Amino acid sequence: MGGIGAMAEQLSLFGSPEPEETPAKPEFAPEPVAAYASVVLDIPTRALSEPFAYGIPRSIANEAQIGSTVLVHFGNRAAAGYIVDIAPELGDLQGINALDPARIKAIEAILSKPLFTAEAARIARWMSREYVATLSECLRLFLPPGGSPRVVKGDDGVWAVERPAVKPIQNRWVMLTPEGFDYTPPKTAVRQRQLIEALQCGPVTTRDLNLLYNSMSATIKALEKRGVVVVEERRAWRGCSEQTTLSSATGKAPVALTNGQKQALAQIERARLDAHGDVVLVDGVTGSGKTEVYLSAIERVLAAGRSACVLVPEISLTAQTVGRFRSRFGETVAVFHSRLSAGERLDQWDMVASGAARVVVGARSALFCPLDDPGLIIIDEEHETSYKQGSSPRYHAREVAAEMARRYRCPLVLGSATPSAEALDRCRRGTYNGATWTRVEMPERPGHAVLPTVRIADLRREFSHGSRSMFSKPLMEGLERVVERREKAVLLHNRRGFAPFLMCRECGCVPTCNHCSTALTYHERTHTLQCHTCGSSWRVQPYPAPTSRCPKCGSRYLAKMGLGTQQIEDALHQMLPEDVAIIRMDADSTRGKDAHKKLLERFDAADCAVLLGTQMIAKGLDFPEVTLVGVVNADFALKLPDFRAGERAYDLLEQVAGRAGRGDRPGEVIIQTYLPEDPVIRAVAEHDRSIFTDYDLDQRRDALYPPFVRLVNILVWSTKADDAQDYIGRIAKLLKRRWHAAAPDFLRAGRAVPQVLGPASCVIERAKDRYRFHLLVKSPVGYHVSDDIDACLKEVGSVRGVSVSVDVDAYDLM
DNA sequence: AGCACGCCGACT
DNA sequence: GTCGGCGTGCTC
Repeated sequence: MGGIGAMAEQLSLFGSPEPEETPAKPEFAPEPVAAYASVVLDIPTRALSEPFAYGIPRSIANEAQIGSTVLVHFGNRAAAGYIVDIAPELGDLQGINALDPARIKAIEAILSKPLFTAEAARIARWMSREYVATLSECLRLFLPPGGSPRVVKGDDGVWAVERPAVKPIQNRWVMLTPEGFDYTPPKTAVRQRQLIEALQCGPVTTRDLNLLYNSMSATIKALEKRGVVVVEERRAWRGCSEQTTLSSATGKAPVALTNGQKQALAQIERARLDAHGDVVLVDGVTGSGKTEVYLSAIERVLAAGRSACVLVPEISLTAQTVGRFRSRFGETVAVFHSRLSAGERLDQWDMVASGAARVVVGARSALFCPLDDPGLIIIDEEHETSYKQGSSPRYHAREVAAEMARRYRCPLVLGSATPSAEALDRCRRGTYNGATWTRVEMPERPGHAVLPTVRIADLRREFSHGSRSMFSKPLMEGLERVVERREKAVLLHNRRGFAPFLMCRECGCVPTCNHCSTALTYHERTHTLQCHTCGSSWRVQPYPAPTSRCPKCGSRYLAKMGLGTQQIEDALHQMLPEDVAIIRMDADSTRGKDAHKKLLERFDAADCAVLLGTQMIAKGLDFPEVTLVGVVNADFALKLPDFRAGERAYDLLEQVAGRAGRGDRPGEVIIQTYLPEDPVIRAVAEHDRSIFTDYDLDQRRDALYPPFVRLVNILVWSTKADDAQDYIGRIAKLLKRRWHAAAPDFLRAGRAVPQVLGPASCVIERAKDRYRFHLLVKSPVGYHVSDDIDACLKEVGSVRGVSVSVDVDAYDLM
């Protein structure tokens, strides 16, 4: 990486430095152009999404490659950009229309080595079209974390290159030379003896040696001089040393695979050999050993010389999960999750880029790390909504992975105990987008483990029998049994979409944020009401404080609704003997570094314990001693205003139920609810998913929701409500007109016409003082609706102060 | 995005 | 008279 020092000077060519007083500016002859490049500017605006053509000066022709970051003149400013295509002639460039060669400027400088491949550039291109996003923001996904060089404007108005702050670090490794093995240190040389012994099993870093033996530097130097040891500088990989004592974090291969596991592996192998980018949905109940299927499949791919990418929801990317992969594949595993520091993230990325890691385990964005020759992509818990990115580019990892699999001609494996309606539908059809979709069932658990019994505690009956406790009789008795037998229990308190709030018992008023129109959350500790959208907060005095007052009717019964996890924890402490460990896991108690891991290790080590937590405890935990799972109230999950609420609730209950009875002892699940007739509850209770999926699919067919259509949410916001409303009105009109005119074509092709619903104000009408409006598009599956929307957005153009976002395959409709 | 060009209101 | 408001158009 040479020439960095010179860069700042080159930049004085840009911006507005002191006026040039030199009368005769030295005119350099323009450098001969060796070739032309398509450059995507690092300026994420719709208007600048398409690449621009630049000349490549002969002097940098070797360094200018696809993926290189470059510095260019753009208008009257400087900009960083990424080369996405190179051609000897201007006319041969991809995505560049006929241009006057005289207008082409030359690339100013190379700012980085190539950071992505030509194939990555094509995938970014595909994403940009599919998700109506700018090319630069799609390309950025592929860049190293911590970023590539950027061009920013300083306070002085001068453009300057900003290099990423994170730097790689080197370790110095000491190792014995071949001759060193024969060296016998003098009798008196204690330190030399120690050093040689320490190096017997392989190289050790100077840092470790100094730590272990208190300043070994002199000895190292002495033996280095004699040729006994050598010291070598090697790139250090931060983020590889996470350790855990969890019993289940080992990845040793099991003695025998179940039939389901064998079938799943056979299908994956078939897809691998067919090399069409086929998809295999591993539909296995919790505890059926999906991870073992992944591990075995990865083994084969590695043996074939290719690499593998495993996506796991952030929430289940625990030390336990990582441990299983690392103990099976050791040093070749790179891991990405949100808890990594900037340095660790960069090093894990570089481990992949350098080829040192050939297996990647990570959350959604790990899909874009620079694996060489991917031979397998795995998405665990395929149905998880966290695979949909909530900000632009609003991609869905499942869809991008399917596209990648097609291009890399490798299998995509989707794993789930509760597959999404989309995945199930595609498997039912057998094919989607030219790839084969196959579902493999894994109904049995390995070993002797059997499905837990599920009991429903009807809270209506409990209430009518006069119970005021948060624990029903069956759950209370269940907990008592656990204590008696010195076993373990898991209690789920789902608060998704639900947080403690205040409500007036007399008029029903719920205090709401006056910037955001969302219900304010009540925080007991600080006695404040907080807005989770904009962060505003107010002090309050709820009932029973004598000054408690409803903002609307003035009643003093402004009281707290809903239980916090703390309250349940308090109740448990009162109810259970003191020697039962009660461990609470929620966003608060897991905030610190490694807090999550430590809590689980405490639970693991305890003799008799209750783990109480939010959804984060529902996923991936594998503790054989857990015999009871309780759901404090299942109804919050069922009652969300979203067509996927049922799917999510079913997943949550099924997942948490799967925590019970993983060992030899049978498990029991107790679900407390006011809605025992709900298909979700019935399906879980009767261990029959189809009770829910049949009902859900009918509902979606009737209301025209995915998988029967593709849903696009177009969101517009502005501080001026009228501007936003006018703007979205124009978009709606254009779309309606367009599809109305093309209706005969759709019908002739045997396709439904895309529908426009709205515009309407959003459920969250106002956020951060912006008024929000949206419209929904229901597009027939298989029709490329993104192009139409993009064309309409181009036609309406941009309006000052009004922002627009397009969410293809939207999950969040609020 | 950021900047230049361009056309109408209240200020040194 | 001009300084400056932000609407429009353009950037390889």
